[in-house]
This record gives sequence, C-alpha cells and structure tokens, in this order.
Amino acid sequence: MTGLRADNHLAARQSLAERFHRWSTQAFDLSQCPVRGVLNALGDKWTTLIVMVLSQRAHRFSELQRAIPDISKRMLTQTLRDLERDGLITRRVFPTKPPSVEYALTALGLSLLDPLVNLIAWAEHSQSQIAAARSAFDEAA
Amino acid sequence: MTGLRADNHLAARQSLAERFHRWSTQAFDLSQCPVRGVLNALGDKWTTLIVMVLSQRAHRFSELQRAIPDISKRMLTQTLRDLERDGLITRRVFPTKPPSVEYALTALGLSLLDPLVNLIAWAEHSQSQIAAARSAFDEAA
DNA sequence: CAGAATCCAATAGGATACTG
DNA sequence: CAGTATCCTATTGGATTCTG
Repeated sequence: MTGLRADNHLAARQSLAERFHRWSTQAFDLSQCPVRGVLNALGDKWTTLIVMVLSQRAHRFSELQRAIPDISKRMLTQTLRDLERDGLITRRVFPTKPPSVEYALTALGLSLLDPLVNLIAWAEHSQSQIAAARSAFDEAA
Repeated sequence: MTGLRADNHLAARQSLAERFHRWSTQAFDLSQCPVRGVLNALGDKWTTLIVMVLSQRAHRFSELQRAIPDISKRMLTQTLRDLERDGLITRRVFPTKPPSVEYALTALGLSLLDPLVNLIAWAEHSQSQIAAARSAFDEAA
C-alpha cells in the first residue's frame, strides 16, 4: 500500500473542504457559521482552562479561583456566565449563609471534552515543532 | 454493562485532569502552557477559516481574499504571517511580474486538520443545543 | 462567599491610502 | 498582485471598590 501515510489526513481535508463549501454557498455570511461562535468562545483567555478544571469534578466559585490563580473575579464570573448561557455548565446556588455556588459540566459540556482533548494532545505534541519554526522565522528577520 | 454511555467521556476527563495537574505543578505560570498559544491562535477571527480554505489546495493571496470576502488585506496578511511563523503554512514567492505568492499547508499544518475537523464536527452537531440553551437563558432574563 | 459596578489600559481589527 | 503604513474604533481584560 503506497501513500498510506500521505493520505493520512485525506478524510479530514475532504471533510473540511466540504463543510467550507457548504457554508460559503448556503449562508454567505461566514461570520454566522456555527463554528465561529464555538471557536472564538474556546479561543478566549479562560474558557478552556475552566472546562479543564471542571472536567475533574464540580467546583465552587472560590475553588475555581484557587485552581486558576491568575484569573480575576470579573473574568471568572463572565466566562462562567457565557458557559452557562451556552449550556455547557450548570450553576447551582445553595442558600446557605454565606451562599455557595457550584459549577459543573452538563452532558453537552462533557461531550466537548473528547474533541478538546484531541486538540490539546495535538498542541502538546506539536509545541516543539512550533517553537522551532518560530525561532527560525524570527531569526531570519 | 451499566454506565457504558455514562463513562463515554471518562478517558477524556482523566486525560484532561492529568494534563492540567501536570501544568499547574510543573510550570505554575498557566499563561505559559503550550495549549494557550495554540488555542488563542485558533480562536482569533480568521485563522481557522484560512486553514480550512488551504486544506483544499494551495491558494494565492488574492484567491484567499475572494474565498473569504469579508477579510481585510491587513488581517489576511497578518494572519498568514502568524501561520507561517508557527510553521503551519509555507509562503512561496514567484518572481513573475506582477509577483504572485502561494500559500500552502505544511505537514504540520495538515496534521492539525484531524483534531480540527473533530472540533468542527462537534460544533456543527451541538449548534442546535447551544442555540436552544442561549434562548432559554436569555428568556429567563 | 459570590458576585456587581465602575474605571482604565492593552489589544484586535476595520478603513483608507500608498508602493514595488 | 501582494502587500505596507497610518489612523481610528471596538472589544478584551485587569484593578479596584462596593454589596447581600
């Protein structure tokens, strides 16, 4: 079998090309494509990190703050709201005094973990190549 | 076998938890973790779209502009530079007159397609649930 | 404890005009 | 054709203060 390795990404290429074509013909407004919303949600500064922490177990607000030390309360609140709004996490308030709030992944949030872990694995596996490429590029300038 | 479906994402959860723990102990500066760079590169407004277009075949600068009508030259240039710097695409200049430049995915860029298509498939599959969750959330307010 | 509100700095990104 | 340069606006995100 020749080209088995070369064809490794063929299915992915065809799948991507097909999707892009469908988007650009159906809804020509690319800014409305379903993926854009998802990708720039994941692309913000804290979303992925929070999802990773919650992938272990439910966390309270202050637990999340301690798990991610350099996040501000403002951004933690806002990112949690967005995740809740998208149905990826739940927010349960316990009417204790002082109140406590627990955040946990929903089934939909859990289903995100599979593609996410693939991407993260790729990032870890590729980081040395990327770093090398950056050094070479920067040195050429 | 009980819980087969419930354990569906168990491997992903454990994998994520393990990685997060490794990062937060080894390099406590979470902003330096290898994934952050990748995710907020993919999270910007144009990177994913450009990668999708290039997944079909190599494109020239003006072809990319036509394929993605609402990108400005400024952002197209800048995003292409970043992708080149990270070693995900190549930039070949043909000394014709007027000059033409061709952009194409590298092997590393091609290897990104697999995790990327998984994430996009998830986004497409989940978009209706996300939209429903948003409506419900916004209506409650 | 779990936020809400306000203010401010940095960055991203669009529009336009110019160039080899 | 394939950019570069400049200007300007909008969004992101941090710091701080206040509250039930």
